[in-house]
Amino acid sequence: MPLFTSTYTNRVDKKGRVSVPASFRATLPEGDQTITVLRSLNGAAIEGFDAGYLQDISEKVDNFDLLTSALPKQNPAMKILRKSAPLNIDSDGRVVLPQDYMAHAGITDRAVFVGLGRTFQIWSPEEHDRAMGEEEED
Amino acid sequence: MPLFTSTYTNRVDKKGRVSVPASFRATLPEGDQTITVLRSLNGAAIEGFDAGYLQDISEKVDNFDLLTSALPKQNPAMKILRKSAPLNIDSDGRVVLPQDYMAHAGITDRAVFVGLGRTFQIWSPEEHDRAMGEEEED
DNA sequence: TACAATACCATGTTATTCCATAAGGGTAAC
DNA sequence: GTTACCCTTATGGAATAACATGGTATTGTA
Repeated sequence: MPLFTSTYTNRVDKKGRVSVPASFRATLPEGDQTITVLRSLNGAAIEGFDAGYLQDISEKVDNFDLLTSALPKQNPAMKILRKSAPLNIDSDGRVVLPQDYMAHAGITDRAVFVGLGRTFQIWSPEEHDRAMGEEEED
Repeated sequence: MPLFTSTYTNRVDKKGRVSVPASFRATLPEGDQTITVLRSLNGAAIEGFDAGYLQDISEKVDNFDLLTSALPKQNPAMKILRKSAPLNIDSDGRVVLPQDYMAHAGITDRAVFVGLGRTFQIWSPEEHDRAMGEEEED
């Protein structure tokens, strides 16, 4: 099962702990017990993916340009690399969401995981309803 | 037998379990013991297909664009991915339909499987009669 | 020492697996 | 041509495992 699919809502406790949906864990590469998260560049959401995907993004950065130009070029791939953080999945299948990530997405006690194939998103229920409701009722 | 064809009505128990018609199972790729279901974007039905079909859809999503574009583009492929779920076929040839999928289609204790070639649909008997009755009496 | 972060444990609920049965179709033997 | 048998299919129930979740202990750190 190589794709993140479907939508799940899980609880977030006071410490920011939340279960990664089991089917998402199953799509991670064998032996990869981490997810990488990113405060979305577009809206009140957290983007998520596996380490291999971040590797692909990093290949979009021309490191030679970076070393030789006076200022770091702010291309999108570099932005993603700067703002991404790897999260450990504990033995119970949970991660702890950093405070600033939760604040960015407006998450308090519930998190909505949205599978989008190669990547996924994490929303607060309210922001999720708003974003998805703009086009349709789910 | 490479195509989903014909129409079957099977029972759904309290847990949402239902037998996938044997002829549908036979059209799945060798060794693929899953079907992928989708809350239809058009009406009160569930769409079904094999994993390879969803893979094709996923490749229509450029996830890098998704991370960097100004607004999350809710293109059709993304809608399909987040509303899709892979279902395991157990050793008895059954799947369990998730609650929200059953609710979307108005399914309670019976499910109508309709073969449509590369894909199939799952209806409640009532909705199926209504939808088909609009054009003809079967 | 106090605090925060991490690892460990415990439990109720939900989902999955396993077993049993009945009905139907097809085949082979008579 | 008819009967007996086997195998697949659909279906119900019960045992088992997995999951999500809350809590406690332990580690590291300021």
